[in-house]
Order: sequence, then structure tokens, then C-alpha cells
Amino acid sequence: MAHSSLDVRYLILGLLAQHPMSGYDVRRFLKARSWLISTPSFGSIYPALRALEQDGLVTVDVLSRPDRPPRKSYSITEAGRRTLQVWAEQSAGPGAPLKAFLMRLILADSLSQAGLVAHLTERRSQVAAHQATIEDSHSSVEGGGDLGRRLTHSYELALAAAELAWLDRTLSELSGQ
Amino acid sequence: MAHSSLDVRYLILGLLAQHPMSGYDVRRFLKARSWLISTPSFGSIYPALRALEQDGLVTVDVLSRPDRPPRKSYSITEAGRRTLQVWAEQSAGPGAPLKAFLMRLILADSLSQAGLVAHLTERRSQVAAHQATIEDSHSSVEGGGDLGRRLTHSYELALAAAELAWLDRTLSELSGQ
DNA sequence: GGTAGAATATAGCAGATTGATATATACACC
DNA sequence: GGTGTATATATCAATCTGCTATATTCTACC
Repeated sequence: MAHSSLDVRYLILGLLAQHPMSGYDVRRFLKARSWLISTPSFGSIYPALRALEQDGLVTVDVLSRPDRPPRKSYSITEAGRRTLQVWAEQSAGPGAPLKAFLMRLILADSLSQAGLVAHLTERRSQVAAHQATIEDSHSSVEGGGDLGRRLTHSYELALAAAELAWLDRTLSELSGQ
Repeated sequence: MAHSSLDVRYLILGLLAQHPMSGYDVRRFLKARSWLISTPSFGSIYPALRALEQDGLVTVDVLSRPDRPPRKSYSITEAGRRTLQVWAEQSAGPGAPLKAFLMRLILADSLSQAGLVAHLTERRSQVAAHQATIEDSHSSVEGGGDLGRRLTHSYELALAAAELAWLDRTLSELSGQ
């Protein structure tokens, strides 16, 4: 089942829920918001937009301009909004990659308060579990492991600690507000 | 030019420089060292091993076992070591993704001290540049931006600060030792 | 003692993604 | 006048992912 393709489709749908925009705009928006993961290329954005249109989740306004490629502005439909809502509130699942979490962060405006809190809480437990796993394997190796292992583990531990701190801070801001 | 395929090839080559291993072992090693990026699948590891063998950079020992799939143990050749060394010392380039940095971290044992320091320093400047970019766009939006933008930016800032601290700490450890 | 499930191992494939390229205009800078 | 960047869409080969198939062994549970 084409899982990641569906992901890109929903991500685009979420952006269109805020403003109508072109494929080029979609790419620019995503580029400005995702540094840790790579921005989807045009080769995946344009086909995704066509698929969304065929499924009736978005509509196109073609602005013809003489002697230039026509500008296509995509807007979300009511059906699109319903589909997005169902997807966005769903859990990303226990082994979800960083990408899945970042997508939901980008689409925060399309989420209910409760849904956003749920996603942050889920990520928190994933990061904490990963932290525990590394600490275990680190102590079992006991200074021995190769340099590559030691460096990657200390790098991941440093980032995990920072992410946990951010998640806790953000969660308390959301609930205290 | 198939850039990422070459990346996977070099990554595997670097692992084989430490111990001979099977495709299954390669996958297990990578899974234990890369959480932030997704582990290459068997569908890319096995073809990469075949390509490395055809190029004479690795050799195979086939351990036939009656009534079981033969176990293939791959070892790096002298030509493989030379090729790896040239690649590993090269800069990843200014716009290199996280994956490129993590690969070099995993392969730290195949690097010279100077090469490792150079990679860490390069990454440091990339993260610092990204941090500056976010801070600029954040102040230009001034409280206005949507929730998704604010959350992704504060998330990325928190991780960037932690990564810079880790890079500085690690660089001073490497030079002070 | 059985059996369900995870780990070990390799391999193929449909569908999706990347990175590059092609096309075409506008605008700024030297 | 040339060079580079931004706007804007689209296609394509090479590649990668996630899934599935195949087969054995080891572990855990009842």
C-alpha cells in the first residue's frame, strides 16, 4: 500500500486548507518549514496534486497567461476538508519516523487542540523510549564500542534530551493557555 | 547521477571496512545507529552489495548450507579501501542533508582525525546558518505567523541549539585528547 | 510436548520518490 | 549584453521503500 505517497497527499491537503496555492507555492512553503527532512520534489508534488484533483479533494483554477505556462491555483473542497480532518487526528503509530511528526507539526492549524496534544504526547513517549534504548546499549558496551558507535549514540542522546525538553515546554504552554 | 545510491554504497563499504558481514548484518548495524534517518531497506542493500562486488570493491564468501539459503559474507578489497578513503575525506557540500552528516559520523572509524574534525566543523557552520535563517524569518513575521510555522520554527531552533552545543563539546574533546 | 512468534537470511516487485533536465519569462546587478 | 535568481509547470531515468515470499532455528508460553 502506497503509504508515503498518501502522506505527501495529506501534507499538501493540509497546506491548501490554509490558503489556495500552486504546486510551486507548496514546495516553497515546505522548504521554509522542514530542514531536518528533505522537501518533497516537484516530481512528487505535481502528481500528488493531480491525484487529489481526481479524487475530488481539491479543485484547480487555471490562470492562462499568454506565452507562459498557465498558473494553476489549487483550492481544497469540502470533501477534502473532511478527509484531512479524519487523517490528521489519527495517531501516527508507534514506530513512526521523524517525518510523520514534523508533518503533523506543520499542519498544527488543521488540528484540534486535543489532537495536537495527543501527537506531542505520542512523540514524547517515542523519544523517551529511544533514549532508554540507547542508554541500555551504551552501558552494555562499556567504553568498548567503536568511535562511530560512541559518536552516533552521544549525538542522538543530546538531540533526544533537547527534544524531550521542547516537548514538555510546548505541552505545558498549550495546556496553560 | 544517482547520488543517493552511491551514498548507500559508500556507507556499506565503510561498515565492511570494520568487519566482513552479510547484507542482513549491514541492515542490523545501521538500524542500531540511525534513528533520525530511516534505515536503508533490503531492497537497496542487496543491489548495492552486488554493485560493489561487480566493481571489485568487495568480495563474497558464499557459505553453502544444505537446505538453507546460502549465507554470503562480504569483505572489502584493497581497491575498496582506497575508494572509501577518497570519498570519506571529501566534504559533503554546503547543502548536505542530515543523512550525509550521520553517515560520516557512523563511518568515523574510517576517517582521519583531521577529516572527522573537518566534517564536524562543516556541519557546525551549516547548523549555525540555519539557525540564523530561522531567527530572521521569525522576527520578520513577528508573532503573526500561523501555529504550524511557530511550532516548527521553535522545534528546529531547540534542536539546532542542542546540536551546536554537542558539536562544540565533541570538537573540543577531539582536539584536547 | 506443541505451537506461536521472533530472529536469521536472501530475494523480487509494484509503486513512489529523487534529482536532473527542459521550457519560458521577468527582474536586478555589473 | 550577460549572468544569476525567482517564478512556474512538467517529464523521466534511476533508484528507494515497504511488502511479500521462502525457509530454518531459537525462544517463550501453556
